[in-house]
Amino acid sequence: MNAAPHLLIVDDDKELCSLLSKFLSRHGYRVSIAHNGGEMTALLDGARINLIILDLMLPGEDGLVLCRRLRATSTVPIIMLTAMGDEVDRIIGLEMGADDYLAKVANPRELLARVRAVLRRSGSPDASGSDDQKRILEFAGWRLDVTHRQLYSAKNALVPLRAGEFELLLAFVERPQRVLSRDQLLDLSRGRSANAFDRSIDVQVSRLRRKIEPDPKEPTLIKTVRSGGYILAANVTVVPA
Amino acid sequence: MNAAPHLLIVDDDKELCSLLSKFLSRHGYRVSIAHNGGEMTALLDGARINLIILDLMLPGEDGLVLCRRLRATSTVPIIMLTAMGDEVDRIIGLEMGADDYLAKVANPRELLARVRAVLRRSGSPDASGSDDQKRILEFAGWRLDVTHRQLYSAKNALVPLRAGEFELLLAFVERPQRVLSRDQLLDLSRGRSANAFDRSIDVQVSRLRRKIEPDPKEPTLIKTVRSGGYILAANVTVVPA
DNA sequence: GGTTCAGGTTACACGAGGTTACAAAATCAC
DNA sequence: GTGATTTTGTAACCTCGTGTAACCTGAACC
Repeated sequence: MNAAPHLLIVDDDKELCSLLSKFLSRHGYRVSIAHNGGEMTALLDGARINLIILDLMLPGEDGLVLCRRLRATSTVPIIMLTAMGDEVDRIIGLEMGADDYLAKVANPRELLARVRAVLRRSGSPDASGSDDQKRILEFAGWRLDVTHRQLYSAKNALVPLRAGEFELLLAFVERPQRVLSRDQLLDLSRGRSANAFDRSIDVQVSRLRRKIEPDPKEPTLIKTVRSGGYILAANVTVVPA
Repeated sequence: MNAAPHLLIVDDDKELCSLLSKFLSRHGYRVSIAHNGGEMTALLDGARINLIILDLMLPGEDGLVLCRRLRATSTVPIIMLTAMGDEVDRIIGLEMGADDYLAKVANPRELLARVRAVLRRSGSPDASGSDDQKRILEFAGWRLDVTHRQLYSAKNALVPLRAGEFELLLAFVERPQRVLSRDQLLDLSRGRSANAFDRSIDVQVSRLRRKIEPDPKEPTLIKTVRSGGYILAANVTVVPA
């Protein structure tokens, strides 16, 4: 059972990479290294990365560009590294979607603290690692098999879900009893942000309700919070396979 | 509508508080101020706070202590302020559960960026989720199932509540036997503040009374406090699931 | 007793959300 | 690749929850 979070360091300074890698490994993390945007993309493609430590200054593509591109398709937490004191970049970095920001010369212990902090608050409570093998989430009699992306009713019947419906339901089930805005749901299920007058989440919720609500006219699971978003009104329990 | 996030600044330096408050208000946030731990607790109790900006150095109880105590019961995002360069405290602060950390002398624009970043990441504006355990609240024979957002009468009949009615009732039930001003109720149930001559809470109370009062003409549960607000005149007990 | 002011209640309008149909995009078969 | 099929987003229409305004009631104060 490999539950250690998987970090990805993106920096062209090989010495720094190896230093950080050793330090973080020693504290129980799995660490991969990329020296440029291409390597980063390849690694992200092939592994489930829990957090990215991204250098602002990179040969070829800039870290800011990479950060924005990442945010377009993913919600992986990002900590940015940069030369000390560059305040403008710092602000831009945070606004571009980085989760934290750190001066490069900082104490590695501080990096460790930030990694822990960001992982802890990065969505799912399982900050200690994402064993998304053998994960089945149960709520209101329904069972959502995350590994096989399948939904079973209380009577054990397989209810076919579209990819989009599955992602949306997963977003709810991983954050039960929390009001989720359309924007958040869009980000969580599609990895994109809403344009003005975006109603796609409403339509998807409607489609999902038709499949899982006993009476779609009177929703009991996915409730509407007017001018707020939606909320999953159910307890979710994790069933190890 | 006014759904601006509600920030709470905790700092004993009154001048700094007023400065930050003005700055943040100008950028569209609602801001409350506490000068010590006691005031902080009181404000958290009476309003729905979306983010706390917490000074590390406070008279009486230390910011770190407050931070840890907060984290024990709540997931409100916290940004810590402290004197520059105190690296050890910084690490401790992050490990104690703060979401970000900022030197006090920093540019207000940077604080703004961090506030935005943390709010965006912090998920729902429903930061009031302090209670993970008390999922069913009982009062005067009524049972309010917080998880499923449903209300049951003494005879176990399901009484349908609108989203707004549920939020309002929840605000009362979580603060029984306390006078709550219209402004507080608006903040707690809608997350917004009142404009002049706002009567929407009165109307909502009227609607709620019609559903839960034996005789809406002679309210016994939600009583009016003239020129004060309303008060839930009932004992509330927590029923563990 | 009259005046004033706070709160209760009702009617109504507005806008958020539900839903359907269809177009665009993605996927699949060949 | 092309065309068929499935899936998802957009636009339109309708429904209904909620806030506003208006009017009414009753308490407080003179």
